[in-house]
Amino acid sequence: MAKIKTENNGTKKAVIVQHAAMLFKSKSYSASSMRELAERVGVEAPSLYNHIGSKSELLQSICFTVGNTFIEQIEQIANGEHSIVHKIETIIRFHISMMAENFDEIYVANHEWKHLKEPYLSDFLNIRRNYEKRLVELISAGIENKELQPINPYVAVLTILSAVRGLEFWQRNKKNISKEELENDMLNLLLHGIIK
Amino acid sequence: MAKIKTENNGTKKAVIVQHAAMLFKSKSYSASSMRELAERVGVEAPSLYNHIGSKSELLQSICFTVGNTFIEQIEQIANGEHSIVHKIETIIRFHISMMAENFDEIYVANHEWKHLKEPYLSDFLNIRRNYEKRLVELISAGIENKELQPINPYVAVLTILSAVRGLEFWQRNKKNISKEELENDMLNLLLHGIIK
DNA sequence: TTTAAAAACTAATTAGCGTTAGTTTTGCTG
DNA sequence: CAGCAAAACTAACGCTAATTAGTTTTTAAA
Repeated sequence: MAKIKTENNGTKKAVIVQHAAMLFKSKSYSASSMRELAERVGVEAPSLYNHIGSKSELLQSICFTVGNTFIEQIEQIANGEHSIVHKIETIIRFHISMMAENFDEIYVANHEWKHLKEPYLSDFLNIRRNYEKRLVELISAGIENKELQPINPYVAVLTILSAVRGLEFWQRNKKNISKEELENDMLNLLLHGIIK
Repeated sequence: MAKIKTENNGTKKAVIVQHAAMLFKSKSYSASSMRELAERVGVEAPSLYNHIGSKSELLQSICFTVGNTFIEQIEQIANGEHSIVHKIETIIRFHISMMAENFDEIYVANHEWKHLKEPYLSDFLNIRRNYEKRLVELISAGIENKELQPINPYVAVLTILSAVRGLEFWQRNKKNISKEELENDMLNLLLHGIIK
């Protein structure tokens, strides 16, 4: 039997991945060294290789965990029985929650995916395109049934995704504004605009 | 006398900075090597040092050129005589134009600034905070005089800046949508919302 | 055509990287 | 407590990075 488990709640590999996400976020993937990662984990660099295959495998773990989480979620929401506007609202709220609770991984998936190696790079881009496509379909359906304004649905998706991604800046100023106020104000702005 | 000028329109240093922006954008700063930059410029790596001081000086040039351009522009717009809504519209249109015409430099300034060394890192962050502060003031004034909805002005700035930054994704799909349509639809969404 | 600076080149230095090999320690199981 | 695998360690390899030193070539004005 193995004794790979660690104090908290997962395998040692999970601990390493979590530290990798924090490190990659603060220094970027290329500027992060396995030696510094090891130091943060509390071992020497070569010891990491008892648990992981390579540096780039760490990036893969992070990017695909995030990507698959969002794909699963949008499928569940899109198949629901609510109005389009309600579905979009639910998706935006989900993004904001993920940003609050899994900031490191999401930041890394958003910023460092280009350092993935093939075929993982292509796979990841496919996941992302797939997610955007589902969102475009949702918006298009909303325009067709007159729930939404007749704007280019791709522009709408681009704007919404960029706005929620921008919450990474909020993460640095958390103190000044609560998650609830942020969520409500951003939803209000995206749904109803800034003009009175 | 010197013969530093090159065929196009500037110093050889300007040519190197331009190539650096393209390289840093596609590979990230840390993963870009001076050897590859030299190859793109058409010389051997050590020859670059006849024109520039260091790799990080290239990043500084890019980031501060972009930062100062935006600061100058917002000062000019904010001091104008138009309504708040018109000023905000002008600023958003300026962002979109800059994104279309100086994509490489803006992308690098947005994504790679964290590799700046002190004191340049602090200086750059000050420029950015300053820009955001001016925008918050503008939005606050618009809320006060009832032109705008009473939402948290910081959230509004965050959302607007993130939305225009997201235009980098449009850059990859330029063919499918014109700059004019994009500009009008995004403005419409941010000003009036997505709901009919 | 001479001359001197600008800008290219080759070669080398120093430092850090991811990773592997080989060995020792740790800690659970029987 | 004996045995054994998991997981730590030290040492080192092969490579690539930014940059410097020293030298040669190019360029253009006098």
